[in-house]
Amino acid sequence: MPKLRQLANRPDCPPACTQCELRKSDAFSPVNVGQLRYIEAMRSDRAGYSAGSQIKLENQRAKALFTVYSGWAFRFKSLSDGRRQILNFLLPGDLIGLQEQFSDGPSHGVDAITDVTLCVFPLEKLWDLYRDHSNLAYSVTWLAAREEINVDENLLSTGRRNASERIAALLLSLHRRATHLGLADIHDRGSIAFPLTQSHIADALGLSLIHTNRSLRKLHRAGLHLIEAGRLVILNPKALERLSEYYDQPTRQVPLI
Amino acid sequence: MPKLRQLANRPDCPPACTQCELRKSDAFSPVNVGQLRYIEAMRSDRAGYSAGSQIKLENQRAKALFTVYSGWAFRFKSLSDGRRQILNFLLPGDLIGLQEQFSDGPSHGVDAITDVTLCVFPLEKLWDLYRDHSNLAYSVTWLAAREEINVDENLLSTGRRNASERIAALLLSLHRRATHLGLADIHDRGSIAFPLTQSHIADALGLSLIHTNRSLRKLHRAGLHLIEAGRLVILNPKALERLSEYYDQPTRQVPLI
DNA sequence: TGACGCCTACATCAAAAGTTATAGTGGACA
DNA sequence: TGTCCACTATAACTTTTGATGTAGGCGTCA
Repeated sequence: MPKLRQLANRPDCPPACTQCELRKSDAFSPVNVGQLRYIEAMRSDRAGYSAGSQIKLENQRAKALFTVYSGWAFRFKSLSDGRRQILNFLLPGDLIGLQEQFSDGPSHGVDAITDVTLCVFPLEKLWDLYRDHSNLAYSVTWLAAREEINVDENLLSTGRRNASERIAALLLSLHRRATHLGLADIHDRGSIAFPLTQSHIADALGLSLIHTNRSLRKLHRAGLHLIEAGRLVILNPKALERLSEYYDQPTRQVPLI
Repeated sequence: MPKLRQLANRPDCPPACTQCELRKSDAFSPVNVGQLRYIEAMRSDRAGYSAGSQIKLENQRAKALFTVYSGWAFRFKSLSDGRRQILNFLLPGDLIGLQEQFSDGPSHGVDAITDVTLCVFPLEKLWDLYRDHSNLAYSVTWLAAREEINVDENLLSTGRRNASERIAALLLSLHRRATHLGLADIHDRGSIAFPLTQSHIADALGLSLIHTNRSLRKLHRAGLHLIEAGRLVILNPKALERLSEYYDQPTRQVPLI
């Protein structure tokens, strides 16, 4: 049973939307009371998944939309012989399951990397949201577009960057996203918790595990980054940016549903 | 000057939305009169681009949304040394420029493959559409989600399929899309017009031109497909599907804005 | 009609990435 | 406290893919 029991007792259980810890971060655009109440009413449940568990099977249609409240997860597709491609990583604030609503069949799986807690929104209420709150509908499209931009970037990596460049771009991108969420430790060189294994990195970048290991160590030996005790430190952001041609853009506030 | 002159005289110039040739295809969900009128009012212009011209530069923010009315185009990202990754191909009915509305900067370029005609919608009217016509807003999200599904599939190809598998998946996918639009010639083995060069295929699949050529000929020699006189024939769909693990799903009607 | 450019075809060699095998490390757990 | 297991590290070798060079076909256009 992947779902955590006694979710309500866990410190990272999503509370009422008015108490949402995530929304307190200035990473997200403010919403008015009416919108917040609508979101709260639309949310049917909370769900917890333990690290490594499957949130959605690849061949299964999602029965709901989810917003990641805490933890890291990823979307993936795979081939029958086990080859797996991670499409993008999901961090707090990311929406899960929108594609399914509009596709002709199930298209991807979702796995938890760390323990993950989710806010659950029944699929059938999505249409109501479009009807009743156009500004929230606009936000949903925003989140969809932002996810596609992430996938686009990852496609540029797997298609045209070499192994070191791919890794540099991924590390920068994840570091930027986590920092934007306020997850960076300013007392420790801006380090972020980094729960990915080399296997995740390999599957996200279309590399073999061994080659990922080789290339990671190369960057590490060159002093560009440091992964230690489950945390990532970007030691030489300029060099990583030059190498990958991935440049941090100042990130605006984004919507949170 | 990439834009075609005297667009209104061309046979493929988008007419009034009530006369839209594209909408006559049963590939698209019907809309009611009010919606159609709203779309017509929202459309500010028509635009034509000649084959090979640039519809949107990579470092330029789009000033409008476009719907492809006729022709083929593609979205791409590139690196400074010229490496280019095609993100997805755009066929009639596809929406261009949605990502830009929600991103912090320009993210990708768009080039015309064939002569292309577009319907132009001013960006600032997008918000009005969300406010005034929630069903059309829903359609916009639908189109965004569908595009991401295409990019996801392409990412699986570049990340985890080998050269032959990638090509097989791409050929099947493009053939399916064109056929759904009613562009297949039932009197010629279901062939479709195929304007891509091997260079396009290479850039879409993250392969070199040479290796693309090698792999294409391999599939061709095995009798799986045929590209001749600018047309593509799928000779052995079952074998291509087995090879690529890309399976055609029956495609529902999709929205058209 | 002939020059030009774009596209395709193909051979050779080089580099990047994948495969296999082995071992060390450190946490989880009995 | 030792065993197990997931993760990381490394070497040796193979395969895939890319780079370079060369040539032929074919349509465009002056």
